[in-house]
Amino acid sequence: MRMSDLVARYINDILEEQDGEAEIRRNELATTLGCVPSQINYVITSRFTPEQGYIVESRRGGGGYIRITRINTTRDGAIMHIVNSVGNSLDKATAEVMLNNMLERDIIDGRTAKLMAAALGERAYKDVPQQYRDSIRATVFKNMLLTLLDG
Amino acid sequence: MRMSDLVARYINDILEEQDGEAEIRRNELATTLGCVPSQINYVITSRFTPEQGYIVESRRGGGGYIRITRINTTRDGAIMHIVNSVGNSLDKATAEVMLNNMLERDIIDGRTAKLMAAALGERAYKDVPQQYRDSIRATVFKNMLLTLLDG
DNA sequence: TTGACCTTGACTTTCTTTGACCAATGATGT
DNA sequence: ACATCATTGGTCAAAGAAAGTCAAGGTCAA
Repeated sequence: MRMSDLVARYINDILEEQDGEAEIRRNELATTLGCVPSQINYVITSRFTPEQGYIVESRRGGGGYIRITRINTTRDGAIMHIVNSVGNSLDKATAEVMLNNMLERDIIDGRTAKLMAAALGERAYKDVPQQYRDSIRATVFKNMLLTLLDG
Repeated sequence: MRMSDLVARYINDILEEQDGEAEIRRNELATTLGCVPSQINYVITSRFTPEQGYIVESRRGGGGYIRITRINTTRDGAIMHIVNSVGNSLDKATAEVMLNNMLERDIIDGRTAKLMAAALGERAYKDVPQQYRDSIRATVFKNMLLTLLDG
């Protein structure tokens, strides 16, 4: 196992435990894991970059720290916004517009869009009386959206 | 026996043992089999191509590796088999067993399983009379499964 | 004999590890 | 306030550890 993987895993564990925020002390962590301090910087600059969805802040001197924050909030926030915008009823056309919009905004990928469309399409409800369809659709849609959080 | 055949056989043995996934270290394998490292690349590019149903990933540097994964050609077949095994009615418990089974067999990933479960769970149909639920579930399930083909 | 396939090794690229030196911050004594 | 020092973290370049590429030459069967 690579040293860099160990460090990354350690940080990820903290992020997981602490709800997306990890504060470490560089020298202490280096000692704990048995590596040189600059290894920590290497791991951070190679695996916890803004492109990968992290914000890193730090401070030197006594009581110094490195804080790594995961920023998936945009996606999750967008999803929650959509969930809340769906009421008790959702027709197929609206559902498709929403899926396309999410695809456009990179909230979901093409495969997921197709899968969701299949669960919402008119054909899926052919044996159900009309009056129930839009209501089921709304519920199914919201339930599926919720599984996309945190991913 | 040609060197390239030895290498290919070695990789195939691992693929067989490890359920379609072989991770090797190029230099190590070259030493073990007594050939130059680039021989491994030759064998991989000539016999483990995407056209022949393999995915190859690798990483350089310390702790590097080459991972060869056999594409599950029977996946589509397995999915169709499941589609055909679902009748006009599907209860939640059975649906969950099937999802777990597919997850186990790597036909779907965890994220997809969750998404599908959300579209099939009891909660999704709370506003629908009991008599329709298992029927909708069966249809939705089958429609979703069909979107998984080819990918 | 020739064309397709195989073997080899020199050179390149990518990723990781390490350590020497630098910079910022807080604490302390004057 | 100010200078000084201890305590952190930051930077960078060199060395190390893999894997990738490519071209030149070898082998072998049709």
